[in-house]
Amino acid sequence: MNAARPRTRIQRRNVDAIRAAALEVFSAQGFRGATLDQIAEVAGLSKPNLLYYFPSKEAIHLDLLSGLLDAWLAPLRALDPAGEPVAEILAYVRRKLALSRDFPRESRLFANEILRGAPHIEGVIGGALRALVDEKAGVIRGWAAAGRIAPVDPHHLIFSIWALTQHYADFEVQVRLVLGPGVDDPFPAAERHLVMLFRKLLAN
Amino acid sequence: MNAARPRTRIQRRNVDAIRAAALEVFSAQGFRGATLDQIAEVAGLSKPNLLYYFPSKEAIHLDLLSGLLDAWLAPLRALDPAGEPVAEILAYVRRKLALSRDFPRESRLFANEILRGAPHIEGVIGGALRALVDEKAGVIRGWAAAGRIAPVDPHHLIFSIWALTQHYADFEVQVRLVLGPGVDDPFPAAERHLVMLFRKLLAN
DNA sequence: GTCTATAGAAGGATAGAC
DNA sequence: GTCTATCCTTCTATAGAC
Repeated sequence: MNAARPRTRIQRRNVDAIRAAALEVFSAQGFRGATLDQIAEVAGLSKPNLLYYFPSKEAIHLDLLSGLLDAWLAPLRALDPAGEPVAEILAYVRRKLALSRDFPRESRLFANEILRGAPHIEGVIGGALRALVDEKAGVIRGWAAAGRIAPVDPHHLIFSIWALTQHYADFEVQVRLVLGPGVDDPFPAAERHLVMLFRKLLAN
Repeated sequence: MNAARPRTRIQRRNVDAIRAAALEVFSAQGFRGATLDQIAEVAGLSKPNLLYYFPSKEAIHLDLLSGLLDAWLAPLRALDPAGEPVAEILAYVRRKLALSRDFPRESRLFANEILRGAPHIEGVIGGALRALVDEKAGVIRGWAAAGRIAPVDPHHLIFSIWALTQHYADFEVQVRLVLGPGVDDPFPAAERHLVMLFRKLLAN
C-alpha cells in the first residue's frame, strides 16, 4: 500500500484519518512518547490496519513532517522584494502568528523535532530553509542599506519573528496558565504587541 | 535511600552524576524518549545502581525540574522596581540570554515539559510563576503609566523576552544550521540584536 | 553499595483467518 | 481491507548474591 497515492475513497479517508490522529499524538507526546495504539485509537482503526497504510511508525512521522514543510515556509517565501519593506515584514509576522493560532499542533510537531536535534529534517534545515532565509535576508539587508528600514541583522530579525510567533503555539499551555482563566484568547493582544514591537524596531 | 539528602561523599558524587546524566538525556530525548540505560551509561553506573539512588525514572525527572525552577525564575525575580526601567528590563534580557547560552540543556528540559502540556509543573506555572509574573507586570505597568517607558502590554513583553532568549537554546540546532558553519557563536550578534530591539520598544 | 539475572509490562510489527 | 492473535524487542523495576 502506497500511503502517498491512495486510490480509493476509503483509502484516502483512512490515510487522512491516520495523518490527523498522528499529528494530534506526535505533537503532544513527541516521537518516542507517541504509541501506535494511541494513534490507532484516535484514528478509529486497529493497529494492524494502521500498519497496512503506513509501513512503520517512523514512516507516518516522516510523512507528516515532509507534508508540512512547504506550508511552513510559505509565509517567508511570500515576502515580496518589490513591496513596501515595513508592510511586507509586518505581513509576514501576521501570517506566521496566524499559523501559530490556526495550526498549533503543526508548530509543536516541528518544535519537538528541532528540540531532538532535527534528526529527520536536518537536511532541509541546512539546505532549502537556509537558502530561503539567506535569500530573504539579502532582501532585508538591501532595504536597510537603502535606508528604507532601520539597520538590523536580517538573520536575527527572522529568528525573532519565528521565536515570537511560535512561542504562542509551542508554549501555549504556559501562556494560558500565566495569563489565567480571565483571558480566553491571547492572540489579539499578542498581535497588537508584536506589530508594535516590529514597527518600532524597523522604524527609521 | 533519600536522593535529596545524601549522607556520604560517594552518595553525593553518584547522585550528582545521575542528575547530570539525566539532564543530558532528558533534555535531548524528552521524558519518554530517555531510557534508564542511557542515563546509567552516561552516569557511569549500572541501571540497578541508579535505581538505588532514585526510586523511579519519574523521580529523577521531577528532581531535576523542581531543582531547576528556582534558578530559572531568579532573573525575573531580580527585576528591581526601584531601578531605572529600561536598564532593569535590558539587564533581565541579558541575564535570560546568558541562561540560554550557559544552560541550554536546562532550557530544553523545560521546553520539552511545556510542549507536553507541563504535566509535572502545571501547579508551579499557574501558581508561583503566575504570581511572580503578575507582580513584575505590575511594576512594568507602573513604569509605563508614569511615562518612564513606552506603553506596552507587560505580560506580552515578558513573553517576548522568554521567547526571544529561549529560542537560542531550544532551537539552537536550527539557528546553527541556518546561519551555516561560518558562524561558530551566534550569541554576541543575538545579544546586540535583542538589546536594540527592546531599547526601541521601550523608548518613549 | 553494586552487581547479574530476570520478572513483568508495553510497544512495534507480522501472520494468517475472514 | 480489516481483524485477532502473537512474536519479539525494549524498557522499567525488582530479587538476591556478593
